[in-house]
Amino acid sequence: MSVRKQQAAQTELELKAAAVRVFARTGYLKAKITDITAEAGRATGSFYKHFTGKESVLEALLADLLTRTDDNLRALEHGHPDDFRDREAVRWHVASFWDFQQQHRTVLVALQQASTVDAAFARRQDEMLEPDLRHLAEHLSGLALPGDPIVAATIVSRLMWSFATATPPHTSDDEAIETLTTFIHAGLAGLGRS
Amino acid sequence: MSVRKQQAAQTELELKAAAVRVFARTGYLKAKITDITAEAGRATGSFYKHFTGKESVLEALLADLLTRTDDNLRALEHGHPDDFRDREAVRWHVASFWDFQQQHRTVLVALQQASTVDAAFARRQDEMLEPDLRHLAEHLSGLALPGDPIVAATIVSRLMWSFATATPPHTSDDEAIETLTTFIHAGLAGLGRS
DNA sequence: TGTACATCAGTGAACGCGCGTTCACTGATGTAC
DNA sequence: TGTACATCAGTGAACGCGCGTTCACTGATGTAC
Repeated sequence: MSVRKQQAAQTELELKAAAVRVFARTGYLKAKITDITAEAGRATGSFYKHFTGKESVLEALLADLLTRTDDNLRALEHGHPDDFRDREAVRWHVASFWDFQQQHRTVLVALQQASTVDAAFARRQDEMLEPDLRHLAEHLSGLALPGDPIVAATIVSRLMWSFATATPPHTSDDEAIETLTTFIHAGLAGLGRS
Repeated sequence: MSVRKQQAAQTELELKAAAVRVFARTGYLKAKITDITAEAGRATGSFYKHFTGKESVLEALLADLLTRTDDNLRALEHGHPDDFRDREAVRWHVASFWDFQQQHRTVLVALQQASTVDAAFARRQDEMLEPDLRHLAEHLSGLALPGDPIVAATIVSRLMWSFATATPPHTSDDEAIETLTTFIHAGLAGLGRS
C-alpha cells in the first residue's frame, strides 16, 4: 500500500478512536464534529475526507464492532452449554453478554442514543439485536415456555442490557453476573412451569 | 380569577397538551418550539410568555404527573398485598406499574430522552425513580435476598420499564403482565434460595 | 354608567448564535519521461 | 537518477442554514375617577 493510503488510513483510524473517546465523554448526541477533530488533533475539514457526517463515523464503528463480533459469534455457535435448565448454560450466556457489552459499551450506547433521533439507526439496532434474540429464543424453545419464545427472549435480553447500563454502585462484575444468572435461571424455570 | 388569567391559564394548558402530542410524534429531542406552538395554533412568541424553553415545558409536565401520582402513591401505601413470596403481590405491583407507564408513556419517554442530553434531567429522573425503588426494596427485604435489596429492586424495576418500552409486537397487556409477573416472582424466589 | 389611561397576553417578523459543511489553498507523495 | 507535472490528504477560514429567542406592536381586559 502506498504511503499516502497508509497515512490516510491512519488518520481515519485516529478519527474513529477520537470519536469513541468523545462519545464516551459527551455522549453521541452532544458530540460535535469539531470535538472529534480537535480530540484527534486534526483540522475540521479533514473529517469530511473520511466521513460524510457524525452518523457515518458511528456506522464505521458499528462495522468494526460487527466484524470483530462475527468471530465471537462463530465460537459461540459451537461448543457452549445450551440447555437453559442447566444453571451453567445460563451463566455462560450471561457472562459472555456481559463481556461483550463491557467491551463495546461506548459504541452500543451511542447506537442507542442515535436510535432515539434517527429512524435508520433504530432499524439498524433492531437488526443487530435480532440474531442475538433468535439465538436466545432457540435455547428457550427447549424449555416448553408458554407463548412465543421471542417474548421471553426479549425479557432476558432487555434485562441483561438494562442491568448492565445501570448497575448499582459498588457492584462487582462477578456479583452482577451471579445475580443476573440466578434471577434469569429461576425466572425461566418459573415460566416453564406456568 | 380574572378573565385575563383564565385565558392565560387556558393557553398554557393548550401549549402543554400540544407539547405532549408533539413529543409523542417527533420525540422530545427533535421537537422544535415552533412545532409546539403550531400544534397549539399559537404564535411562536406566545410560548415564552409561559415557559423559558423546551426543558421548562417538560418540567411542567413532570410536575403535573407528580401531583396526579402522589394520590396514587398514597393509595398504594395502604392496603395492597406486600409479601412477594405471594404471586398475587408481585402481580399487583407489576400491573400497577404497567398501568402507570401506559398512562404516562409520552412524558416518561421524553424524560428519558432529555436525560441523555441534560444532566439536570438525569438527576431528576433518578430522584423520581428513587421512592419507587425504595418501596420495591422494602418488599424485597422480607425475602432474605443475598446482598443489597436495592440491587434486586433495580433489576425488577429496570426489567419492567425496558420491557414496557420494547414489548414484542402482538403482545397483549395481559400477556405482558402475566409473563413479567411469573418471571419476576420465580426469579426473586431463586435469589432468595441462593 | 362612561371615559381615559394602564396593563398585559398574544403576535410574528427579525435577529443572531452555534455548528455543520464547503472550498480554495498547501505541500508532500506519486507518476511520466 | 533527475526533472516537471499531477494528484490528493490535510488545512482552517468563511459561508450559510436551522432554530431559539427577542421585541416593538396590537387589541382586548382591567382600573381609576
